[in-house]
Order: sequence, then C-alpha cells, then structure tokens
Amino acid sequence: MTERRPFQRETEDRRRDDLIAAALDLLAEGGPQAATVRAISARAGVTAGLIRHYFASKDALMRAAFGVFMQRMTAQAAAALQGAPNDPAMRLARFIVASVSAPVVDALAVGLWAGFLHETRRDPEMRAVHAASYLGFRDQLQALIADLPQRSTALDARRAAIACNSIIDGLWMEGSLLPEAFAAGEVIEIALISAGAVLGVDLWAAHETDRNMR
Amino acid sequence: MTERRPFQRETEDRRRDDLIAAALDLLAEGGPQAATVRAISARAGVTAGLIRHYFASKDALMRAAFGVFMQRMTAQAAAALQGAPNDPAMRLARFIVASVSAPVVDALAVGLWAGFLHETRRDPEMRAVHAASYLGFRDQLQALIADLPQRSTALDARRAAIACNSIIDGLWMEGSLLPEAFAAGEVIEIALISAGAVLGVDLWAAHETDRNMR
DNA sequence: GGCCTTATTATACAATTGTGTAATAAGGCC
DNA sequence: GGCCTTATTACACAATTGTATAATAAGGCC
Repeated sequence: MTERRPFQRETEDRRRDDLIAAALDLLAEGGPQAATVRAISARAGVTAGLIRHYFASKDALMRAAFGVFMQRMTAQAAAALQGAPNDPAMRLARFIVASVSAPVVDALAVGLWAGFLHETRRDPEMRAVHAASYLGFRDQLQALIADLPQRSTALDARRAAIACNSIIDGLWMEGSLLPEAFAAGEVIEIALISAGAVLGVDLWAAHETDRNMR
Repeated sequence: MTERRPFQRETEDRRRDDLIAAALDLLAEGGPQAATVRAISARAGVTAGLIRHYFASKDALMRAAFGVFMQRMTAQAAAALQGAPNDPAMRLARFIVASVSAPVVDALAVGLWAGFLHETRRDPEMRAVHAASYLGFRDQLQALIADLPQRSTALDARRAAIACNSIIDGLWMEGSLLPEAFAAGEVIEIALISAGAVLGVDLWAAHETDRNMR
C-alpha cells in the first residue's frame, strides 16, 4: 500500500557535501528558523533521517557547515597572494580586492554570517574556529601593512590593520546587504582608495599597475 | 488546590515596555531561538498569555521591538548634532564619535542586529523601517561631508559617505564583537583618524578642539 | 465595602521541532 | 543472478512552539 520513495545510493562525501550545502543555503536565506532538519534534507533531496546517519546530531551538521563557511570566506583572500608580485603595495591591493569581491561579498553571505552568529557564541568549538580565522585574517592584513616601505605614521601597524579591516568589513556588510546600491567594481574602488588614504599609500595605482602587468 | 500566582496590575505602557525590553534582551543574548513567547514573558515577570493581550501576535511584538532598536541605534548620532558648533569638521567629528560609542557599540548590539536580520528580510514593514533609518543615517553623513569646506577630491561626496559609513559599520562590528580587544577610546581614535584620512580633513584635531571648547 | 471592569493567569491545542528505531531496497561482490 | 551489507526511507515520540479560550482576582469607582 505504502509505496516507498525510490532512491540512489551516493558516496559519503557527496551526501555530506549536499547536506552541508543545503544547510548553508537555508540558513543564508531564512536564518536559523528556516534551517530545520526536514527543510535541509528536503533541499538536499533526501529524507530527514539521513542527517543523523551522516552527522551525530543537527548541531554537528551545523558545525561542519560553519567550518566550510569560514574556509570559503578566508580562502579567497589567501589565494590572492599566491603568485602575486613582490611589491608590497600590490600584494596588499590584491588582498583587499579579493576580500571585497564575490563570493565573499554577495547577498547571502551576510545572512549566513548573521545566522551563525549566535550559534558561534554558544558552541565553544565554533567559537574557536571563528576566532582562529578572524584573527588569522587580521594578522595577514597587519603583516602586509607592516611590509609597506613608506606609509603614514598617523596609526601604528596594529591600528592601521584594524582600520583597514573595518573598511573591508563595513564594505562587506553594505555590499552584501544592498548589492543593488553599488555599480560594478565600485566597492573595490572605494575599498582601495579608502584604505590607501588611511595608509598614505596609493593602493589604487598599485592595483592598476598590477592589473596591466598581468 | 491550584493556587494562582499573585500579580499586580500595571499600566499598558509599562507592560509593553517591559515585554519589548525582555524580547530585545533575549534576542541579543541567544538569537531568535531564544526569544520564545515563554522566555520573553518569564523575563518580563509575567505569563505567556499576556503577550497576546498587548500585542496582536509575537511577530507584532518583535516588530515593535525592532522599532525601538532602530531608534536607539540612530538617536545617539542625531542627538550629537544638537547644540554642536557650526564648524563642519567638528560637527562631522561629533557625529562619528557618537556613532561608534556606547550604547550603539556594545557586546549585545551586534547580536541584536544579527537576530533581527532575517526577520527584517521577511517582514515588509520591518524592511521599510530598516531602510528608512539606514538611508537616513547615510544621508546625514553625506550632508555633513558635503559641508566640509575643503576635502580630498579622491572620492565624490556619495562615495566618501559610503567609505565613512563603512568605517563606522566595520568598527561597530569589531568593537561589538570583540570589545575586550580595544582600549578605552581607541575605537573613537581609529574612526576619526581613518575617516579624516579618507576625507583629507583632520577630524581628530577638530574633535580635540571641540572637546577643549566645551 | 460591594460591584464591575479587565488585566492577568491557567490550560488546552495543533503544528513543528530534533531524535530514536525499525523496515526496506539499492547495488557491489562472488 | 542471488546474497549481504548498509544507505535510505518510514514511522513514532516527547518536547517545544505560537495561539486560542476560559477562569480568576486585582483594584478603581460609587
């Protein structure tokens, strides 16, 4: 009488990835309320029980998803330095550009970030992952700034890094929340000019030179 | 046999305010999951049913709470301009200082903001309130910048406002998330020096002068 | 001091949540 | 092609959610 739903067996990695992707999608779109086990499994094309077959609990799934999210957020900026020229200003410009470009900045990113915020505060493991990638990002930024041969002395390296990080974070927030309010490339331009002004270095020129060299 | 819990009658305003305050507290601390009708009413010292006596629904309560939150966030910056000197740089400095000071910036503010984000996206009424106060803030900022007699021409007024707003937003985020990472007044100093560098105006000096005049 | 309005509590209810367990069929292996 | 592992579905369950309704007592008014 009850005809069972047909299915295909998939590899463990594939199913985990699908479930994590579905969880991230739903959390980004509708917040924690929307990321229920049933919604996640439906989005992933499976039934609810399967989540507990691949993850010890829903929280474990969310932890895994958070790790993927954090990695996605920082990977782009780190990758931008690979194969970059030696000129410190160009390196910094590349780092900043990567930090305010897609997919770091898009309409769903800030939703995801907000959705994870409170879970991050609750769960010690997630808090550790978050702190590590956040401070890692700021340290990279500070190192790039310290390498600049001549920069404004209005702010020491630490405060300069905080200021640049704020510009990046603020533009990330605005660009993600109101993507339609910015023309193509405008966020990049504002980021480079602003950070350049704070540091007393023409990052926009460095960016242009770098781009023409490629 | 069942002895009813004793209670005192309160004014309508008092109860509404208490319920809104409880809702904001819980949302800030634990996100949407924590702000249940039972938790809110318990925090406010009443029973769950009373919420629906003062608000048409839980959503209506959250809408009211969001209005209070938005007002609290913008009121401080607006109030900073009342009785301010005429010098445009001093006025802008006051505005920025107020925007990165408590209670706008504190550990709970960003939690509240994150907690409201998705509800803001769902509810058209909340979205309207949010857009109005956000754009109102940026317009005020842009007007203050446009009043500056001589400023850097690297960015037009609109982009300069976006850049300054990003600095404020970014510092708000970092200062709220990691309040222990900053010394007293440090956020203010970074904000003024950074925004000043972007605009080519010494906002820090204006701030100091203004402070000594008072 | 008794009455009357209504603020407040108490209780019930259907819907939804995460989780636990049993049934089943998909597909690799021989 | 049949068997066997186990990935997958199906179902059940207690807890929690927002909401609806009825019972009750607080306290102002005469």
